[in-house]
Amino acid sequence: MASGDSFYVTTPIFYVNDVPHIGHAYTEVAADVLARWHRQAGDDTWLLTGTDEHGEKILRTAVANGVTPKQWADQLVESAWKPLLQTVDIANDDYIRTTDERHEKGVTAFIQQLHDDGHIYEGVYEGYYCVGCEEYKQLDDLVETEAGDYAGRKLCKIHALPVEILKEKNYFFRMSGFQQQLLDLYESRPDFVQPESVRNEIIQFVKQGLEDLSISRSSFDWGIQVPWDPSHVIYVWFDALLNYVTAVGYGDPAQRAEFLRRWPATHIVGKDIARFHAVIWPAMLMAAGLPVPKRVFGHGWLLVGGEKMSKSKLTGIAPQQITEVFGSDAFRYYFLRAISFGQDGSFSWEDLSARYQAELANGFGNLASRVVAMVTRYFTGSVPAAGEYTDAELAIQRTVATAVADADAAMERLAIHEGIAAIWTIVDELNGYLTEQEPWVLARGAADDSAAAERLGTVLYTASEGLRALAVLLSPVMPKATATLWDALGAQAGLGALTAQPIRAAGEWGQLPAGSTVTPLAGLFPRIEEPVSAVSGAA
RNA sequence: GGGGCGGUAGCUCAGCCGGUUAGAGCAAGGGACUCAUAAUCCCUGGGUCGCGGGUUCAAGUCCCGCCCGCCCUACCA
Repeated sequence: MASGDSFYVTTPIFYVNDVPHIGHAYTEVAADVLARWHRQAGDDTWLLTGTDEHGEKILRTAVANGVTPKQWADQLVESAWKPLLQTVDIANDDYIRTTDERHEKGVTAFIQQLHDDGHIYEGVYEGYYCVGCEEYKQLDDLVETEAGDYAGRKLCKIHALPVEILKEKNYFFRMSGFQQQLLDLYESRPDFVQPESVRNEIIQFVKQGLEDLSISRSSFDWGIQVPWDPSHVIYVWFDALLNYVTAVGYGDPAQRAEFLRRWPATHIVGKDIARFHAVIWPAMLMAAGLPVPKRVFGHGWLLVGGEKMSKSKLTGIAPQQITEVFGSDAFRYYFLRAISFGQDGSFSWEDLSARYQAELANGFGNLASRVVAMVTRYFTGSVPAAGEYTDAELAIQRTVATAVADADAAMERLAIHEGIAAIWTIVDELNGYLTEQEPWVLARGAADDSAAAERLGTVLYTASEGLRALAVLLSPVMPKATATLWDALGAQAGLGALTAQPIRAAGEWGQLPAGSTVTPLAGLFPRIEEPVSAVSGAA
């Protein structure tokens, strides 16, 4: 994309009643890396995340805990959700809560407009209702019995009691009318829903036929009121999806310019909720005459032991369990590098530990250590000037330039794993380059051989400049370690802040000034001595 | 039932519109080197590409059938 364009990226707003696990953190990290990449590229970047706080479940748990739903949500936001962002180092520009006044106003304006324009009508919702659960059930949640007192009737799986057929007055959104427009959208913009597998699912789903969507509830009151009928609150999904526009000013005349500047967004979501984002949401926007999202990307799930991670199966893992041992940078790197973004990925402590050791500690971290140590030892900490470049140096320069172009192209396609892999070619090439050039051998002869001395300078400048490029390129992925490296390289003095380095220009050779003062570097990624089994017990 | 995705070296995975002896990383074995976080670099081993048919000069890569796994099939976020 052209530098300076708007890049508005969102995570889902997470249901505040959930307990944050690495799946939530994975989504956050992916969106954050994309945001940091674009921000550093000079694009007009905005990262939004937040929490979804309405609905019957939250009302119930709040009541059960003797507090109001708002108090309940407040407490969870502060104790669980905002801390999650700290844990994995998210640099979000905004945090929206569906209980924010700006959101409620925007939602109210939106639904009123749809109502005024005839997209909403009053209808009757008919469903199976379990008195024990106090909620409507889908057929999947019911079981039919052959024998016994309830033979032939549908029973609630939880209570094993017959469900009733209840009818309720509801307001409906005429979603069925948008079926063809949606199909046209998927057809004309093949990258609207990604990846391909999710797109196929969505298209198939829509082709089966869309029904109108019930968008109000009257059996409880924790939600945003339907403006023309206060006895109803707006269905949570309809409410929640609108966060993406209300956060950037939809519905507030004073924020009109801001809205036009940001929208439309790139939505990063788990594939399980891709349908809400790729079907219901664009239909809502079409009805309101607003542009549909730029993209909806449904990423895969994290599998633990081959199964979807779940709390009930005790495979749920809290992000802190990982960051406490390996740090937030390693968390970010691992999940985005080891898993093809868009596919399901297997998580294991063994794999995490192995990659940390091989790629971060021995690969990148050790490369930084050896270069800094040699500049310190052979040039008393002052980055030497390069002499004449040979083919070996030119090859490194090409590697860096190619890596930048490839990584940027990959990030643009949301292929984050490929982007990181492209950057990593620099780590691998530099380690090989050093082994081949043997600067430690050149150093022995440098005292009485000016050619060797110049050559040593060229080699170490090349390595240092390569590290400079790595710091810039990896800053979105590993903000902390790269900041440490930036300091160690003494790059700040000549180049300014790391996050101010234009990322698409990171491949231009020769940016690190000779004479920059290198300072000793403690290991970027210290070896983890703790045996893997000790931490795996926590899973 | 209908539909989607996947089943490739011990492990995790690449293999785009079919085309030379099927690749990478890790793990394993051997060697080199010592600046570095006992690290780095080089070499090697190892695969009936789920199974069975078919199309083709040529199939992991297209078609059909089958087996296995995960998922979707709307109002739980």
